Amino acid sequence: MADLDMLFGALADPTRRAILRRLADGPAGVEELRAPFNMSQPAISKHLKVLEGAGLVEVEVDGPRRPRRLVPAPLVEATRWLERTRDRFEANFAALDTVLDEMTNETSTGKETP
Amino acid sequence: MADLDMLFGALADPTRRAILRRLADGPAGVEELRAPFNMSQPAISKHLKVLEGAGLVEVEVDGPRRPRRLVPAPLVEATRWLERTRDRFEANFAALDTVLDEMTNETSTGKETP
DNA sequence: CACCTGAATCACCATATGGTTATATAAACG
DNA sequence: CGTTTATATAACCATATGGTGATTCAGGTG
Repeated sequence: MADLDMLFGALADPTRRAILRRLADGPAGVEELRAPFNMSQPAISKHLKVLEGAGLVEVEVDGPRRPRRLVPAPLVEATRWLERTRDRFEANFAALDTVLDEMTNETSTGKETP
Repeated sequence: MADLDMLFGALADPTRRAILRRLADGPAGVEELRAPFNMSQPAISKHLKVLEGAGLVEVEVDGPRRPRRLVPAPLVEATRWLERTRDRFEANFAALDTVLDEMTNETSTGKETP
């Protein structure tokens, strides 16, 4: 549960989502990730820590650089939660529809309400 | 973009996710939603406001009660963002694999390194 | 060794968030 | 009309969040 807190929390910021989209195209260092934003380097480092906390990003030490790469597994987990919730809703919605249909067509078969 | 901020932000809290799961089974009033939590009524009302702000929940005035019902559309939108990002990653990953394969098998055709 | 460069860490600040209690509002009901 | 029930709203508090500038650290490179 706390996993999902960190996960969705990490995704709730536009800078972090932009960073993830960038990392989807391949690893990148902090300076490269910072380029598109009018933001200080420590701010980017903080965002990266949040993304790492959510398991969405991993560090790879390469000389003085720490390129980050995207880890897709948590994205799948988030998707699964969303789909489980929606499936549950759809199922209950379909069931409600069935009930309403039976109420509307209760005389069609003559079996439901003798 | 701000939509996704509110959306993922709304999902980043366990209480709110539990409320959504409950609402997936059908509409419910505030007192009913409060029941599972050791939390004051205003706290629940606040969470509901956040969910409404994200478009995940709608109110339906019924006498003194304001039952909430789940609105699934934003869940789909969130899912689509996650899948777009992951698809992008997978595509680039596959492309990298192809490059690596070509590097490994560069002598197989005799064309690459004469 | 001296010195860049990339990145981390520290100290700080303003605002947002998640909770509380107390109070107000609105509709049904005896 | 007064009361109960369900909910909203207000005022407040502690902590989290997102940002800043200043400093530190780690590795290449002259």
